[in-house]
Amino acid sequence: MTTKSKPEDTRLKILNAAFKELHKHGYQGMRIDQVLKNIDLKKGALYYHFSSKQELGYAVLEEQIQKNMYKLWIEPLNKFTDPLEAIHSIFTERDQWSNEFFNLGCPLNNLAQEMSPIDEGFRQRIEKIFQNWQTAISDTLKKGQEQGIVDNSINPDDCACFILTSMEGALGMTKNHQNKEVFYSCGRELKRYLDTLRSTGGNV
Amino acid sequence: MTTKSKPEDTRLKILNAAFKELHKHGYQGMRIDQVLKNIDLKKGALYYHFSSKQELGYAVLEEQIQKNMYKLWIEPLNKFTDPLEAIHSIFTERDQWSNEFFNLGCPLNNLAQEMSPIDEGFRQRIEKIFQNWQTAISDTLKKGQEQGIVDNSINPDDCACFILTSMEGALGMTKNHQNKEVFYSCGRELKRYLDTLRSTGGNV
DNA sequence: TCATTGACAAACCAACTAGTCTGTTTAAAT
DNA sequence: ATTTAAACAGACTAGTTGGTTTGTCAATGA
Repeated sequence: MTTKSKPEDTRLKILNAAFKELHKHGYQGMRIDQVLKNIDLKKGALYYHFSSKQELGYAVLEEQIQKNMYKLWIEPLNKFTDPLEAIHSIFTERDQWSNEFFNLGCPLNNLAQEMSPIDEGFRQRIEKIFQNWQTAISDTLKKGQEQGIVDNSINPDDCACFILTSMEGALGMTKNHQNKEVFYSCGRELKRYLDTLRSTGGNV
Repeated sequence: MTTKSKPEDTRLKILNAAFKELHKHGYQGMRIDQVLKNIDLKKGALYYHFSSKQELGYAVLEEQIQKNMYKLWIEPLNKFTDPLEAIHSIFTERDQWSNEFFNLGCPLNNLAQEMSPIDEGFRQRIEKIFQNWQTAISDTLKKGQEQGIVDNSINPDDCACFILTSMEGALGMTKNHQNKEVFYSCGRELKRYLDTLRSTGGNV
């Protein structure tokens, strides 16, 4: 009766539904049955596309979360001429973010905190994504150094690591307090830090 | 045959064992059976002292994690005359920390990230502890303002929030990378931020 | 000395959970 | 038109999970 959809559609539907459940309940708390219930599919469909819950989890991480990451955190870095302003804009231009991001936290970091100690496969995949992110920030800072905007004495990698962890920490606290203002407050204080990276005098 | 231990001993044994499992696997991943197996007790013992897994979780939070918090994060703040040095010492004097803290992360933040969106009881209890911590840092900064060490123009509450989130973020990234150096690196960068809080000229 | 009770052990249970197995339907190929 | 295989549905299962019930034994008080 109902026409069958293309396999790629079904696979994507499952990934999207799994992402939502995983975002809210974590990987261990995510229930296969609940995911399927939300999109009105049965076990047969899921286990035709994925061999196990773990493989589904890895797929959500690599095909949903990672993609999301690039769009929300990395691409915006190139929209500004001033690299420090670009980094700070992450905190100021977040009106288009969904409330779920504040209430449920960063999907990548959630998974990192939950799975890093108990699943090496998750941990390594997440570590790579974090490192890509850190590199993107670091490159932005290096570009700033070449432009004479960022001080040459600072270590871009260390700074990028700190900026990244501060953002994740801020999102985590926002989730616990269920209050966006926590995030914006942290953004204002991060600005103070970013200003210390600014080149003071003449550049080499 | 075997002499019965005092009730308080048993209760504490359960709390300690539950804390360990919760620290590694999270609340949802913590298995009652495994906790009891580790200390060679049976269901009857646990459900005599606690009415449910949730109540056990709340007890671990309030009697183990909270206590740990004060000892590791709040008490050290009073051991220094310079408040900014006191805050930074959290990062520098961590040799006595167990490796579990780096590998498994901050128990309080772990629980916050996992349970905040799905259990209001956990969320509120955790929020209070975080607020106490933030207040302790804020008070340290205020004391620094009175001493003329910390600039009067800064907002102690905002700064405390940022410091707290940065620490938690740093610990989270350390856990994912399984490398202490990440934490120390973030500590060095936080120092740059802390220096911006230092009073520049004469104090009022 | 004996009844009572605190502090558990042992066995049990219903609900759940990831995963499997066997169809069945639809679209494409021949 | 018939075969074939992709793309599922539906029913089932073994193992797990938090929680319960009943029994037991030592300490305690009368």
